[in-house]
Amino acid sequence: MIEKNYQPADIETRMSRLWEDAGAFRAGRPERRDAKPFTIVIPPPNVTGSLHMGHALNNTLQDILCRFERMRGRDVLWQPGTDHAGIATQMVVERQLTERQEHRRQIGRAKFLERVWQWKAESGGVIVNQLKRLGASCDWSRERFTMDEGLSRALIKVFVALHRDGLIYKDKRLVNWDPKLLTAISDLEVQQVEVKGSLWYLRYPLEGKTFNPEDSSTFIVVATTRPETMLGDTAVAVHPDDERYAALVGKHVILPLVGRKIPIVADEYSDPEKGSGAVKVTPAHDFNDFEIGRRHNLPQISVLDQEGCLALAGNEDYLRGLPEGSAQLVEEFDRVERFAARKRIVARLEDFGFVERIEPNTHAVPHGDRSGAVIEPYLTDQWYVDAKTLAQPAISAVRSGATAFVPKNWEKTYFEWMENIQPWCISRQLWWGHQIPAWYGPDGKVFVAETEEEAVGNALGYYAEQEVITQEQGREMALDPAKRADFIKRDEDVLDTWFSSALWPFSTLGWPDDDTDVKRYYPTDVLVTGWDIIFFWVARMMMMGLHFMKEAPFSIVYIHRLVRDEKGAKMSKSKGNVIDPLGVIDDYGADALRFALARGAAHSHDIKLSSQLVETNRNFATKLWNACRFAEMNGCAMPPEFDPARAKETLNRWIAHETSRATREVTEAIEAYRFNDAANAIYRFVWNVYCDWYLELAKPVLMGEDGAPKTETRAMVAWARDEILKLLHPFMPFITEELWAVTSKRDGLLALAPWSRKADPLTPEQLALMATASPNDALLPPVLSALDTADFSDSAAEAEIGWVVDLVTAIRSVRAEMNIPPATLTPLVLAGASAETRERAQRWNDVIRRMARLGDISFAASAPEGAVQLLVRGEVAALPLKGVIDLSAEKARLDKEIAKADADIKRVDAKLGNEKFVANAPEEIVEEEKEKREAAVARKAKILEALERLKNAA
RNA sequence: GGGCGCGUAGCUCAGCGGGAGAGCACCUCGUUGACAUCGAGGGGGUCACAGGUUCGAUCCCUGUCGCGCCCA
Repeated sequence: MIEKNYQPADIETRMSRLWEDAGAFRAGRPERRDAKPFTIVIPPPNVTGSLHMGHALNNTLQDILCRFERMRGRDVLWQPGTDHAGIATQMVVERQLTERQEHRRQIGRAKFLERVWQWKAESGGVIVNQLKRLGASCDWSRERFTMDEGLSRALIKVFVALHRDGLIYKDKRLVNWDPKLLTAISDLEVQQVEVKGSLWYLRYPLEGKTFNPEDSSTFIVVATTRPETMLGDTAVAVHPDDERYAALVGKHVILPLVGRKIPIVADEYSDPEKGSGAVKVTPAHDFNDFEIGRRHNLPQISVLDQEGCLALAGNEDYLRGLPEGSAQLVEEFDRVERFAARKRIVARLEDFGFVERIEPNTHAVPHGDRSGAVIEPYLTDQWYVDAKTLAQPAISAVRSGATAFVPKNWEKTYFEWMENIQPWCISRQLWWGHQIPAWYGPDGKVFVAETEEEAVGNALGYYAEQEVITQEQGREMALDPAKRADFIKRDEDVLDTWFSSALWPFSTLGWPDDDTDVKRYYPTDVLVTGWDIIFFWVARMMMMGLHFMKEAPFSIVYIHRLVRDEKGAKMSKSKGNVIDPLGVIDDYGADALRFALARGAAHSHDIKLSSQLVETNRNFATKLWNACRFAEMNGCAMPPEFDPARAKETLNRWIAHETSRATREVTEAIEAYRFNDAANAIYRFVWNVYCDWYLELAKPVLMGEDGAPKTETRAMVAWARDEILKLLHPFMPFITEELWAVTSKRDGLLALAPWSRKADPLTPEQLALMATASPNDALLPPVLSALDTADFSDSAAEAEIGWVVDLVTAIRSVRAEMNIPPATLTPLVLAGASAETRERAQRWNDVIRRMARLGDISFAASAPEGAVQLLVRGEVAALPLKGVIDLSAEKARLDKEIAKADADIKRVDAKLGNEKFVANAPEEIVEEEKEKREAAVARKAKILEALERLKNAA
């Protein structure tokens, strides 16, 4: 029995349990051992995360694909899991510590990690449960975490292998340093933010001249946005072609306040159009200056510490070669925070007349995407991946089509980035993450190995050989970690979280320990993600997958757009416009949310979501619910031997025809990743075809006398309903599974039911195809069956029911226009009807009368006088409404119709009159135009007759 | 500065070479045998603008304007 009201919350809870208990989403089900696998790896959400609309969209689309392919008979593996999210998670736990007046450095690394794991155990399951509420059909028994033992082993193996091949190396260069989080971050984690600041024009005195602010020949003016870094300047650069400064190149300036003598160099980086045309060069604190420094062999003087404070005292690089008097400056500015230092240094410079002017200036300032702090280019030792080398196969794979982006234009973005890729900084000065498998000896020599034993063994062997230690000392240290603690130290840093995510498509499958699943499920079929992580994740999975598996990790990358609020603004906590998917699910159900997202998932637009939109889709679910109730109340059930293709009743053949069409549309749209088209096709079919017409037209039969027509119609109502449930299941899994269960006794779950139903026995050709298809071929029986159904068509049924629909629509339309109250039953006269029309009218008498609010239907040679005359499929349907209707209004209506017909004729004539059109256009187009003209002319003639009769009536 | 995308009904968007579409909103009518979370009907658009290609352009090309995003 179907409940009276649709209650999503109740249904969704029960269906989740049903799927769980049945193990419906398990990959490798025994009965599908011979089926072709279909694999998707989930973009692992952060363990710290909770479900937001982006997740909801991303996972809805993946689920549609997985459920679709599962129904098509594939052995689906949707691999779930979560990401340890180094920085984000560490921040969460640190915040908790702060609340308790603690700090990670106080409690130490081991204790801190214990706390993080504890936190993960308590809260890490939140997002997984939220994904389940959305209906995600992942194989939850295979859930993975990027810091699982197996995944960690994969990571170490990868690191060691890449290091051995020289693709991972340590380097001292400028990194993006986050002074708040105290770690390096990669280029991608830096956001450029336009900031209103200033451009300071500073006078740098020329060596050998007495500085005089009034005399421009005694100094050179440099423009800078960061005056505080001037303490670390080691040159001034001008453009080689800049004539203003040509004479000064090779000369020196005396750095104000500091007193250091630094050269003026010619470098093309300086832009003569910008600022003064001369720039100060601070190789240790600016990426461009670093490059200038390299080109001119300049010293690198770092004047900041990790926290972004000036570090001058004891700074050998800084102090080297400075005059006596500079000690005072050290005292004044040492340990001053960078932005305070900026103000104070500018003030000092002004005291001495070194500041020429200050201009307002808007420029891009790098910020950390996690901390929001202004990023400091900072000179440190870090680990890097040689991304340029790894990128080459990843570029080729997309060029060759082995991996394709959908929509295709994202490939351009991918190429742009991959072809200009920079070394990837992978070390992070954090505690939460995979600690780098590198150990250092006392002289800083690095030993990289998969295990500590191996690394220590190598190191001790090396130092013994170098006679740094004796063989005996080596043996002791090898046996006792305490004894070697001061001699060999492990690298404290951890790896970028994205380094482990890059391995996700194969590390989750058991690589390197067990390759059974790798063989079966790798490479995966589709990756579904947002464009914002193409670089972070997709590109890196491509690199790692190709390098280690020798095959691209997926053949399709489907890129979807963002979910925005109803006004198109990005959802953000600070704006307060965040729509919480769980709240929406509570209010309208997961199915409604999923359907709203799927219907909006067009290729080239972000999705604008409002709760009203979700409500609309909940209403659709209710509509379906009630349609199924109607079927039930009318005893609609499908006998097992029922074959829709053998139906006798025209109406039933018509709905079989329409169902086939819908099946084809939905299938093709999903195959093309046009989720919105697929969802809209099924929406329209359910509401505007099945409910609005089929069930309405079937009512008289269902409520009439028992007999063959009624029996067949009951079966067909049930058959089409089942087809709908199947077509809709990938989009609205909960309600369809529930309705599937309560509408009939079923062999199994809808989630595992075949995608379509066999309409006809397979043809010999199809049977032959099946026999020769390899077990791994995508075209397994369910797909062939779907093609069968999709191919069912019946143009005779279409013509007949189409006529009924047109007639009813035309009558309704004119009644509304003429303000005829529904209670008024008007007679209908079919004028000059063909034998076929007469038969149809008799067959559909009840239905037409009910739906069009008619009295009786009769036939006549011509329309009665003063009747409203409608043209339906070339024949006149008349409503004798003399006295009821306004004759002049009716004349106006017909005049309008004539005008329309005339316009059509004129347009077609213009075309057909054009010799070039007739000569150049394809034959069928010309033929079509001729038919259109004939139709319009015929229409016009009929309306003219109608007008004539109207005149007679007047 | 380089790149990508988008300007179609009041709103959100489909369509992307041969007669302008959907959903929502709006207006009118409706206690008609599943559904008022509903039904029926209706109005509303020089498809941003200007050139070009074509027998034919909302659709392809070029340019302009406007909006958004990415990279530097």
